[in-house]
Amino acid sequence: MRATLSDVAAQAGVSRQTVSNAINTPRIVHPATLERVMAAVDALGYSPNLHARRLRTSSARTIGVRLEPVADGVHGVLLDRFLHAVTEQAARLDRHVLVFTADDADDEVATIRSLAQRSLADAFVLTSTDHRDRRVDALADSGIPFVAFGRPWDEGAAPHAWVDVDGRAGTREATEACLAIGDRVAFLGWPDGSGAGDERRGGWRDAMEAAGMPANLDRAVEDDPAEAQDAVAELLAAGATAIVCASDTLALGAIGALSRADAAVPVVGFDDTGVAAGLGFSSVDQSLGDVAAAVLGLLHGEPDHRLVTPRLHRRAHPRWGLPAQRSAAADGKDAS
Amino acid sequence: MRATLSDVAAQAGVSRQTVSNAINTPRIVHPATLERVMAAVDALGYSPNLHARRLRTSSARTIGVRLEPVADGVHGVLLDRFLHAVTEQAARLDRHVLVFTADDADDEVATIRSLAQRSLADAFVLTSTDHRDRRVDALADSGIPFVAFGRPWDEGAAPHAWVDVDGRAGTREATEACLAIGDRVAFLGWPDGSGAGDERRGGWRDAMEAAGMPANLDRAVEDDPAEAQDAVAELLAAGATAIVCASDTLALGAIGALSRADAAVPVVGFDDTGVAAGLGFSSVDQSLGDVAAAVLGLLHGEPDHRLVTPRLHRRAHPRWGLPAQRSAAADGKDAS
DNA sequence: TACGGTGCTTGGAACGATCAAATGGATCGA
DNA sequence: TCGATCCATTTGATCGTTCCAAGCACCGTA
Repeated sequence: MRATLSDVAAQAGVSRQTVSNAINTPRIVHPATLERVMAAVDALGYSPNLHARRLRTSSARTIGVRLEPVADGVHGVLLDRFLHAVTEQAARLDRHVLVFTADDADDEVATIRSLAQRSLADAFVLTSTDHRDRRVDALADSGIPFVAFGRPWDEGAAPHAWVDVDGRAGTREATEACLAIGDRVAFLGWPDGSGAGDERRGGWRDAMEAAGMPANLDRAVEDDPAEAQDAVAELLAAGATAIVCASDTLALGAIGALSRADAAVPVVGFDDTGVAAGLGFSSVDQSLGDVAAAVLGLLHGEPDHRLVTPRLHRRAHPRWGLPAQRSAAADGKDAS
Repeated sequence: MRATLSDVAAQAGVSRQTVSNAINTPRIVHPATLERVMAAVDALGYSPNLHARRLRTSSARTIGVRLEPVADGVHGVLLDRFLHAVTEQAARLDRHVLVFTADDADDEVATIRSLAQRSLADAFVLTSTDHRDRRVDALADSGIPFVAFGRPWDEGAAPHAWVDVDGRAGTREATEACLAIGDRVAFLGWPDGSGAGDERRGGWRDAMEAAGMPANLDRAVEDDPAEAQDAVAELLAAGATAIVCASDTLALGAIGALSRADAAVPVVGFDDTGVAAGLGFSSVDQSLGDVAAAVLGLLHGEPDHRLVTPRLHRRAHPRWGLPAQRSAAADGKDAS
């Protein structure tokens, strides 16, 4: 049987409560006693019974995260990595992670309410927040602690904690890296209206203007490799010598267009998924570890926010013949 | 405040224990009383305090699942989908899912032991089991309930519950579908020695031999699109008119080779990941929902096993010009 | 000497459920 | 009529922790 507080207390010759204090509020117990108690804890291999603690305190020190239905693979991988990072950070803070599924936003809110009320989880992470996200208001009203991964795209939203990746900075770095070696950098993104997409386009535009280059090679398509392929063919015809994309999915299509045209043009994706690793093109890495750490940091404080700067993962692949890419990698950080 | 057992008992005019029985062992309470109790439960919106229950019973009705580090994206997506399916099935059985990370197999075993001993989770799912998997023996020795996703590839392993996908049946179906329309079906797989890879190659060989075709167009490369591309170029040169692959990653490379060669040859992948959806090639779907259901079914029974038959997800994509693919889709299920 | 304060420790109660044993009736055969 | 058996329900104890109010030394000050 596992040792209990009383066992440790007996071993150390003190009361239960003193052991409890030694563990939870060490500063209020006498140093000598503390040492004796800790010795007993080690000797018995004691670790507190979390169920008992949770019953008493009605808090679970557990974070609830919804597993989204994996629609397209690329997005899925991203959230998977995020979940991994959150779980790792949570363990570091002696917290657990409970996952759940939900059919839609309303169902998610209902499930979160249920989990929170039964204190199976006492804080939540919202992913894929979008324009006028009703989950945000619902949870804020209920007073349930949460952090959104994704900035509030409209001003009307209730003030809340959020963390987001600075997509603008990401594409800016990617564009600057291309500018440092090539000249005519094109952007392949999504149609206007998606907050994240507009930000990413903005980063490219910023970098082009800062370099005094015309930001005129620009196409917008749905997040689909086939559409991307056509668009890139046009961009190449228009004289593009480097392609910065809003996602790895688009980059995948771009690579396809290049291989058809036998062109050696650097392509940079976004998200740094397995596709980028597999095909060996550079991609902007969202540094989800940093995001997760920021999320955990905000979970139990005031409504606040963090903007995490992504990093360009420069990659040279011998096969796909992207000399520009290779030299960028060799250059190190002199781009910018 | 939330209603407790005593509240319900008072409302229904019975004792705590009777309410407890009504909820946990309804058959031993008098029908009339049961009805009265349930009415009270509804009226008060009662739901049991799980922490109290867990403290008393020291069981959590929770399944522990390790989040693997996402090395390559394709594999990652697969486990993500599996986790989603497990969580969904678990909810159906009124169970929760706790996730955790671990650095390696030993760390995983240690973490599982810790979670099990503190009864934070009382059953576990092992993923990516491989040859001579030490986790299996360690957990079997400790008497910790678990189900492996992946069959035991060696005979020496301790008897345990497992579920696996019948990869052989999957590539067999894929090959038969290609045979029904093309003639010379090639296989692109992994080097000998990986159990799953050998099975998948076996399915192709089975189908070829059953059709009286020579099974001689066969290449083995690492799971890398670039290598796959070269191999497929050779296969095409050798007269292949259809390519069945052991993974979507390989299929991705195959598609690349086709687009270079401008060949309209059906390619079939394995895992049905986002890449397959994005590029529009057919792929064998592991039906992870079925796998998850099987896993949950085995979690609390005797050591047993299930082999889930995957299904070919036939897909016709207008862009990639794969007429064979398209007609296969139209044929429906006449490809045996 | 008495008194209030501070630092550390203590025992009892409570969190909300289940377990184990006891109770009170009804039914039935001897 | 009595005891045995069964059914439905109740009572008291318990799981292992934290909360709470009180206890006890010891100190400096009046």
